[in-house]
Amino acid sequence: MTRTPPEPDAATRVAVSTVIFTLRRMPHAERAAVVLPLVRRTRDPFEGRWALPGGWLDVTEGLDAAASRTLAETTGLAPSYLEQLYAFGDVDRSPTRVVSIVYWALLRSDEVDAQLAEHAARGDAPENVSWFDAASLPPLAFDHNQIVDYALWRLRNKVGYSRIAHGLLPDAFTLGELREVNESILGRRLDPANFRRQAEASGTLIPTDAFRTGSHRPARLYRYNRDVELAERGPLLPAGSPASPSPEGIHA
Amino acid sequence: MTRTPPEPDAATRVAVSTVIFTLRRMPHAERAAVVLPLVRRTRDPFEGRWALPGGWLDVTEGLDAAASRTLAETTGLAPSYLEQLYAFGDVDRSPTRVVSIVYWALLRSDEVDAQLAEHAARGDAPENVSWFDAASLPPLAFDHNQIVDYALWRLRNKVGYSRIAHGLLPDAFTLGELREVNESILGRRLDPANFRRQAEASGTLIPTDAFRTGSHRPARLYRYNRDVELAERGPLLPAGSPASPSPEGIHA
DNA sequence: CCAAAAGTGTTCTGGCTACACCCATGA
DNA sequence: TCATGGGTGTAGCCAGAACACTTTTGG
Repeated sequence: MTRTPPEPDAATRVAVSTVIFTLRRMPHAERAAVVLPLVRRTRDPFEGRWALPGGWLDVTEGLDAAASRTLAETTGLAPSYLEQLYAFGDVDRSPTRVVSIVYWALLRSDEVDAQLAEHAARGDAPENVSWFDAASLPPLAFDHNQIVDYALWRLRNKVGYSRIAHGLLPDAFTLGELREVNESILGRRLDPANFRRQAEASGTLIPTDAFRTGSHRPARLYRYNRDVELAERGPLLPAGSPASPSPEGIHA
Repeated sequence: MTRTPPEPDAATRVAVSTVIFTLRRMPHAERAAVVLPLVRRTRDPFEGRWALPGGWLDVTEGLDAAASRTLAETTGLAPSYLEQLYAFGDVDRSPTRVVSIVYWALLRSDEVDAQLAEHAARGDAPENVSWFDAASLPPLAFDHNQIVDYALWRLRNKVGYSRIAHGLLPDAFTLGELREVNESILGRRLDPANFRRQAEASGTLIPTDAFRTGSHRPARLYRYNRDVELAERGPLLPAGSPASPSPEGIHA
């Protein structure tokens, strides 16, 4: 820290953006698609192009809070899982100098409709927002295509060693539903028998006494054990610290 | 992006800091210790305390470049591996609002002495810098203790699935030396026989015709295969893209 | 010759895969 | 009854752990 602080007019601004994924069941499609909301830009750099939801960092809020706030302001959505992805700060990634702290998030499929319906009922439905299949995006503003690709890579990675998939499911779910989420993210079929054993052995699932009926043989409903995932988190945060969440994501 | 840009005087400043590890052989110690350089603060917030090397982000440089530059300016060191760690931006982590983009880095043990000797010869030896055992740090400035803990966690994690250890070794090394690096980072003994097979099977090592003699039976020297690690990287970066390095670290 | 690290071989085990098979339900 | 997904059993394979053993040097 030997340098003097930058001049006030040496404008490096800090933005916060969020790549928020959910699953959408497409009719006639084998698997659900990973989709994300984008916002159409109405201003000069890249006007008319689609961009990640986000906004400027406020001086009075932390980074996590900024991600949640800007996401809500632009899309009306509140994520069920939120984790910092990466800080992008190349000089030429924007006409003006902008450092973007990017988050990635998950939203339970049932919550998407619920939250949007609530906004529609209140008359403050978000504008200029549209949902896109993550696998086939148009050219986005700034470096947002690369950012989405990186977020997708992280999501697929994390599915392998973490029980992140529950961020896309309602509280109670069947093992078949959980498997379908994993299949959608990974893009390939998983053996139902082996998936079941793995999931049960992970210790993160609590079987309930309820069953999902309607189709064929009723399937037992499971709940997610919120205590277990602490082990997956990074360092410290002594199990009850009220301080800022450690780097590794927060659950809503 | 519905909000207006922040006022120029709404001073959220962007700093860049680096946790740079190397190994130090302690006499009479079983394993080498993980050590890192810290800088004694000479200014108001936390004056006199030790802090991570870093500085303010310049408007004309990218984040990676800023990490390298501020690290060189404060400690005179140039890392052999550099990767972004996390962006810290809690409102109360500093008296004034500072968002810190933190990097973590590795430096080959042989390079440490070489680089410091070069600075000493030129008479621009860094001041107020001291090396600390990462396992027993004093209370540092700001939230730097937590940051170091998180960096250590990432380092230990990455050793498991990546061949990151070569960032702490000279170009040519024996499997015994490579194993000792892993043992120092993980803090436990590894079976020499199994470690050898794993390392050989990884495909990342190129055996040379040279041997390290002097102690007992001569040990074959290996070289690191720089082509392989690309697979470990994140997304895209089509194998020859000159653009900014993808999130996942750069090798010097 | 001895100590010690380099390097090889072998066994055991746990986890994962593949796949056969039974169970319970709606239609 | 049949089709379908839920759920169980099991054999094969492979990676890692443990450890016995041989090899090659310096002293």
